[in-house]
Amino acid sequence: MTHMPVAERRSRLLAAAFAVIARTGVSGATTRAIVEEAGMKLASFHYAFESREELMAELVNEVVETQEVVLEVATAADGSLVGTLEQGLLRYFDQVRQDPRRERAMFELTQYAMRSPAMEGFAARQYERYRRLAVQSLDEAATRTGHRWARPLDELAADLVALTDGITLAWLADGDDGRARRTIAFAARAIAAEASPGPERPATTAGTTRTTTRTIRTTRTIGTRGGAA
Amino acid sequence: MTHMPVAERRSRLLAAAFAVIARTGVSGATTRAIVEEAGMKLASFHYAFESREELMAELVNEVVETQEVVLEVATAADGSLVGTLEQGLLRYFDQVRQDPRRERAMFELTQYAMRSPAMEGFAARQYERYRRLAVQSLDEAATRTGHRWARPLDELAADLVALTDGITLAWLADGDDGRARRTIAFAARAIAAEASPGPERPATTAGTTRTTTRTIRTTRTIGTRGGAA
DNA sequence: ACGCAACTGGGACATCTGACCCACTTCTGA
DNA sequence: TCAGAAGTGGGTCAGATGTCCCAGTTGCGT
Repeated sequence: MTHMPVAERRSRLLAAAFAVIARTGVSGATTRAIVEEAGMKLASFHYAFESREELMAELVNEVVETQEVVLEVATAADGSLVGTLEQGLLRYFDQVRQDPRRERAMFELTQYAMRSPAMEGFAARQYERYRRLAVQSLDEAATRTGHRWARPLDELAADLVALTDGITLAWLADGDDGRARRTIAFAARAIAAEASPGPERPATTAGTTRTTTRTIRTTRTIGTRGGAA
Repeated sequence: MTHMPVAERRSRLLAAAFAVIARTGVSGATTRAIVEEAGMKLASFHYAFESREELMAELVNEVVETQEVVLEVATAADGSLVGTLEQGLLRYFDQVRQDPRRERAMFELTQYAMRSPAMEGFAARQYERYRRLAVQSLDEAATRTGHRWARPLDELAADLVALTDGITLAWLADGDDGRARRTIAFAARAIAAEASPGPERPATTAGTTRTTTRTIRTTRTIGTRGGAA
């Protein structure tokens, strides 16, 4: 392996580790498997990281902060809130379908962190981030379609996260697309029911189906190596 | 260790394995850790099981079939459907709170099975079982409160399972009781919204708050050793 | 009581894994 | 240019882990 600054080496190892985890699970992410994935020698691992645990901690942090969670909100054709929410959820679902192993890896990392005393709080932060993203999407969806959330957005965000988690988990288990889509429709209905037609209709040209894509973070250092199944 | 028929030994080892997994995760469930938990010697392990993998497969099957999932349906004080559903969910949540490690172990086992080619289909069966239980609860709740589900019960069951999964996962991550309860209230509302006041009012003495407890399966061979946290 | 089959105990072995070491090579700054 | 720092490679080590073996012991049917 050619020369390379430590920082670069570290991030390559992190990416490799994520790829290995996606493929074989956390337990399969041995130092040897990771360096092989990265095309390095074992010694380089311990040159870049103090220990495997240090890498795992770093990975877990990286993942929390930089893992791209695309939450796209696109106004539905009919401009309804339900439709808008459903569209958004369907897009999220497409992402999951496109690369299930990434999702699995995320779940595993979360569980791994929950067990490691050193990474206590990681899981909580992870969910907080999910909620923050959900808040933004919900906010946008309501504004876009001229609605008003009847409950604190923070609470609704938690509800939405619970739904997406449940949908994802079930789909990972049985791979039933139809069922997932039906549950998504239900989820959209359920969330939309928590809004009331509000006074804050935005200045939008009626009839125009505007499609704004919101990507919260574009950094994508992790997980780009593991292609779709 | 005293003499003991193989069958007994096997089930003790399975219980021990579940306890270890609950405490330290699947990766910590080494043959040595398991036999220590069971108070046996290592050789007894391979006398009872061909290999660790055989035990894991057996465990996974046992768990699918016998793990007690208590789904209690109690008519709410006000006899409303929402209240009834919320009560049921709160009871489920209490169970999770009482022994979070069991829930974590279940999630881990599911993920483990999803990765093992030999146990393919286990996860799907697991979710099918969850759905079956949900169907029964929903059916009962509707009958009890004189409602009618507006969609196929099977679909609603999937929605309910997704919600409980999401709620459980989030709570395991952040341990926020209040949030969990708020999401439960939302879940109850969302599910109840899928019913319409139906014609099949049961013959119940009005005003009497009957509390029927339905336990689907009482066998509880697994997981009894790991006490609450 | 007694013989045989069921069962147990302790140790052994090959492999895997995280960590480490040290001689060697490559780069960089004076 | 050239010394020292940064980085690399291959081998090694101790501990953990799954599996196996075999001499001993226990219990049951006769």
